[in-house]
Amino acid sequence: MSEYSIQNLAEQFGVSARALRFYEGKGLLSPLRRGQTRIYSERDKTRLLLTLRGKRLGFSLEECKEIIDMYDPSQANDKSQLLRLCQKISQHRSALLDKMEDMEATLKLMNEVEQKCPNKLTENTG
Amino acid sequence: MSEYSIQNLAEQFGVSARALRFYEGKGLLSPLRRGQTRIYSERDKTRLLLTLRGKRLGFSLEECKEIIDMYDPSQANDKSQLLRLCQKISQHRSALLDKMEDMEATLKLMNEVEQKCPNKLTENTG
DNA sequence: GCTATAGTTGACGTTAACGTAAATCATGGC
DNA sequence: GCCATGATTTACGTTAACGTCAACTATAGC
Repeated sequence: MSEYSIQNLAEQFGVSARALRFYEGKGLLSPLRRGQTRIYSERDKTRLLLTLRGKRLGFSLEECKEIIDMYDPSQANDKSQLLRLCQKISQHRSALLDKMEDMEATLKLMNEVEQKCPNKLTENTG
Repeated sequence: MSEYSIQNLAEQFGVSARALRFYEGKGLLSPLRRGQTRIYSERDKTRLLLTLRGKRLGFSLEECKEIIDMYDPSQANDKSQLLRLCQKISQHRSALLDKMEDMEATLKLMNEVEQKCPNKLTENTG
C-alpha cells in the first residue's frame, strides 16, 4: 500500500487535509493526480514526516523545505552539488546542536527545580 | 550592574526594544519604572534568557510563560502548589524528550546522507 | 435519477509575534 | 532657549500557517 488519499494521510499524521494542500503549495509535498484527486506516495509520506518533525523542532516550513530537499535522493549528484550539500549539512547540524544545548540547559534547570521539592512529593511522582 | 535600559537589554540579546515591550504585555517581563522609563533587573534578564531559549525550541510565548512562571522562585510554596509544580515538570520534560528524539532522528539522517558523499568531499569539510 | 460522500478550487478570516510609523515626553549638551 | 537622543504610547501593517466557508465536481449506492 504505497498510495494514500488526502484524508487517510492526514489522519495518519493527525493533521488536516487543508494543511496537506498548504504544504503542497509551499513545495513540501507533490502528490500525483488521478483526475483531479490527489494521490500521495511513500515519498510524500516521508516528506510529511520530516516536515512535521522539523516543525516540532521550531523550524519554519521554508526551512523544513530547504532541509528536506537537501536530503532528497532525486537531487543532482555532481561535484559542486555534493559540496554544497555537505556545507548545508554542517550548517543544519550546528543549528541543531545549538538547540540541543538549549534543551540540555532546560532539562538541567528542571532537575534543579525538582530537587528543591520536598522528598515526599517527589516520591509520589516517581 | 543589575539594571538595564531597554536598548541595552535588547542589544545584549539581539532582539528589538519592541519585542521586550511585547513580551512585557504577555506577562513574560515586568520591569520597574523610573518615571515612565522601564528599568530591567537581573530577574527580567533571566526571564528573557529563558524566553528566547524556549522560542528557539519551538515553544510559543504562552508556553514559555507557563514554563518560566513555574520555575520562578516567587511562587507560593504550599503542598498543592508543589505537587502541581512536579506534575508540570514531568509534562514539560516529556515534551522536551519528544523533541530530543526528533532531534536525534534528524542528526542520524544527516550522518547517513553525509556518508553517502564521496570521501574526497567529506575530507574537505573536516 | 437522487442523494450521500470524498474530493476540488477560490477566497476571506484568524492568531502569533512582532515591525513600523506618528505623536509626545524628558533630558543632557551647547 | 534649542536641538539631538532615547524613551514612551497608540495604532495600524505584516508574515506564517493554517481554519473556515462557499460553490462545484465526481463517484458509489440505492
